[in-house]
Amino acid sequence: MPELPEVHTTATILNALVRDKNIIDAWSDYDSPFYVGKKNIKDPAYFKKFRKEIIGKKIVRVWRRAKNVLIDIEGDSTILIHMKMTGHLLHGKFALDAKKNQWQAVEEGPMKDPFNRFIHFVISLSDGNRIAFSDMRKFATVHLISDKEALGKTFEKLGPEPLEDSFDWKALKARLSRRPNMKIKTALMDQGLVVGIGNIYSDELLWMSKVNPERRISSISDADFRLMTKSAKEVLSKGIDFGGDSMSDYRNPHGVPGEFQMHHNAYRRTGKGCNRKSCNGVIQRKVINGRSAHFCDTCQR
DNA sequence: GACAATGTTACAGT
DNA sequence: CACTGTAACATTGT
Repeated sequence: MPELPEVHTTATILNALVRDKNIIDAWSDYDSPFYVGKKNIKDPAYFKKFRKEIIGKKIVRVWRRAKNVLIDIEGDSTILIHMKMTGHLLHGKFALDAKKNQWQAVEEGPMKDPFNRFIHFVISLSDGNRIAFSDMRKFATVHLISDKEALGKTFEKLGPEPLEDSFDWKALKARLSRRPNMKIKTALMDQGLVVGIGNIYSDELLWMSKVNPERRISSISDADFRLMTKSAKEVLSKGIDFGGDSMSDYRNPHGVPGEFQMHHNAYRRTGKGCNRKSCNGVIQRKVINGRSAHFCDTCQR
């Protein structure tokens, strides 16, 4: 679920559904999906502690920072969820099939979508609804952060939020200039420089700005920084307006796909004509720093 | 079977 | 130490 608009959509919808509800139980089929700091060091006891800590607490609010969903609960604790590539949070009525040890949506409709069936973590609420976390690839992480200081520490290395009013082209230039030799696409996706932008929205904002993804930061003009800042805000806002991008498995908390994938100009349009009027270019795909970049071979310089 | 997949990070190399 | 690039994580869909 991935980038800012999808995480934002999830947090906004979920907040309205679960705010002030009480947590009565928690379940997971992993030995531990809960990473404890370092990669590959998983603590099998962590979920037991986690479960004990959150049961009986009220949800204060659900919000977003960078690509994280945060569930604030009573007593200064926060459940921090990072969806990585394929995680998404669902809300509704689910029942556990004890034989298969698998959760299934109770009601017919969008929740029966195949992409909603990889449920590995469930929070049960006092109103009979549950928050169900579906993660096809099992990359996602969940932590319980005990206080605001610890939460601050978790976020200290993150860059600024691109949709904040204070984020202007000078802020973008100042942040990205810390990595003068990086390719622009790679830098835009670096959460330490600016948050929320991933592979889809970086392709789209670069197309809108007519900037080639392989340009080095040090070669980029002020005019291009202005364009990229405006494009980032526009593209991310449009992503939110369309309820996120569901080209792959993203679904909102109701189990319903977003529609931004119907408005791509670059991402996964390989071989198709450039959508820009008066441009006869063709969208190319090229692997840049391990990620596939899509861009017009004619108007993106 | 081969390949690609919205993200992050440990590690290797310069 | 600072910066940059690559591999790996686990699994599924095409």
